[in-house]
Parts: sequence; structure tokens; C-alpha cells
Amino acid sequence: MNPDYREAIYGAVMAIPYGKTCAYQDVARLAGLTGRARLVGRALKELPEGHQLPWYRVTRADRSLAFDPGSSDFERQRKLLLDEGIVLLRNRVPKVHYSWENDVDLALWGPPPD
DNA sequence: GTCTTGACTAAGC
DNA sequence: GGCTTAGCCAAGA
Repeated sequence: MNPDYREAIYGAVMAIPYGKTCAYQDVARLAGLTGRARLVGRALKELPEGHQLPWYRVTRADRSLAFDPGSSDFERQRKLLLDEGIVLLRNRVPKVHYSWENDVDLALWGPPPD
């Protein structure tokens, strides 16, 4: 296991475009960690203060947020998504804002800049 | 070394 | 959509 898997995950998260979201499993796949969605969750939970990652663009596979509805974390993510024009419907990201990876040439994705 | 714990997922009801 | 089960695997105790 690449001990720098966090860097790969952060790069994948950064590659998610404005106004789009994708699932933990997709971030994991883009980071070369197919099948390890929980590792993505762990990496995002451990983000350092002051980071600039659009972590809120990552949702569960069913397009729901990973937090308990009503929790402060849930509300924070909901608001950040709202700022990008994504309005949650019953705690879910609408399909039009989801599945970004299907519209992207994965060859364009590369490691993040320093 | 062995639990236990997750910002998870897929499959089967 | 929800719920349960099983699988997953890094981290921490």
C-alpha cells in the first residue's frame, strides 16, 4: 500500500469540477484505490486546517451526504454545495450534479500540483 | 498480536 | 426509498 495514498486522494478530490459531485468509491478509483471508499472517508476526516479541498463534493454512492441529517457537519456541507448551486433534495444531491466521472476523459486527470 | 471503529458499498429482502 | 448483512481495510487502543 502506497503510504502516500492521502495525496492521491486529495488530488482526485481536487479534480472534481465546480458544481459537480462524485462518490467516495469514484474518488478512490481515481486515486488508484479501487474498492477502498472508506479510506477516502478517513483521508477527508483527517484533512488539516486551512486546506482548500472541495471535500463537500464527495457523497455516498446513493448521492446522500455521509453525515447524519441535522448534524453541524451535514449543514456545513449542505451550505457549501448550495454555494455552488447544488440544492439537496431529501438529503441527496440531484442526479444532474452527480456522476461527474462519466463525462471526463480520465487521461486528463493527473497528480495535483505542489 | 487482536479487537474495535468508521465521512463506505453491494446485494438481498 | 429503507433495513440488514457481509465484506472491506487503515488506524488506534
